[in-house]
Amino acid sequence: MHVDRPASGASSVLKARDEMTCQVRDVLNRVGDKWTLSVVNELGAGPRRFNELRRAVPGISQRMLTATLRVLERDGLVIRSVYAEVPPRVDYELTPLGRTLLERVWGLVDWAVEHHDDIEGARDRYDARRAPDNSP
Amino acid sequence: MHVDRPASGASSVLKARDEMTCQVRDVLNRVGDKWTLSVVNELGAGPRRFNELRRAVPGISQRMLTATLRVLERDGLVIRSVYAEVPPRVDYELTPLGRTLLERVWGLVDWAVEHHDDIEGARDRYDARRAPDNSP
DNA sequence: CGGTATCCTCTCCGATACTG
DNA sequence: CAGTATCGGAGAGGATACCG
Repeated sequence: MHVDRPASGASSVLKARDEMTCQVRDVLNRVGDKWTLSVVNELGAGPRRFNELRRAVPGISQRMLTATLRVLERDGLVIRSVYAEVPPRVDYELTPLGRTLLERVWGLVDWAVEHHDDIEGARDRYDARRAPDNSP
Repeated sequence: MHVDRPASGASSVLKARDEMTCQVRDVLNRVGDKWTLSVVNELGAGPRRFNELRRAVPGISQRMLTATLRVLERDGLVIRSVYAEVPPRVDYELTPLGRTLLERVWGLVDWAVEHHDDIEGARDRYDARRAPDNSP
């Protein structure tokens, strides 16, 4: 499915996009929060155990890894498998739905990589303009 | 430019993706914050004045609209044009760079619309499992 | 190993008031 | 009209301690 883009200001189309804004922001907030992307990205390479993820995502606290995984699981993007072994073993992996999300995220990843220098440059120019100098 | 995807666990490729994670999260945090998407989406339909945007994005405070626009301007995604008229007039519009971002974001928008029901369903099932009932 | 519970801090952001 | 300055509440998230 691909939603119509507003070539003109057709109000019905704009309204439709307004209505989905909340759904979209919902998704973007999920994906845009501090840890989700890193976790999903790591899981993109295959199933991982809890502490494996913890090590793979530097800086994440146990609390936040747990929380992030719970949300992803609740949304049907990640599956949690418990194996009754000793020591206990828990695997997390992306569901098919999670994988389709990952593809879209990679679209953004590519953009970020592609235009990172442009953004840095724009920032430098902006900052240079606002703080003209510190010279005599 | 399109970055290689890890078909196997080739560590150099994975490392490359780790290194870009901060850039990417940078972008996603920008796009995923509370207001950026709505503002960019509105600007996608054409140039807008400050208070025009304010009305078009329900719930945004003056403070946050200003802040959001400043960041977008600093990153080179939005251009701010001041016209010396009475009353003073300021226009905001997407730069070409901003428009390329919008395209990628729409990739995510489509995904959100396409799979919104799946996610809702997953949530309901998850919640039903965790709160088995409230019946006698 | 794989979590939960608690506390406590720090940042985001809304409300409000003022300016050019 | 288009902002800036300041304050205060709420929530995200880190540190720590404890459990199965």
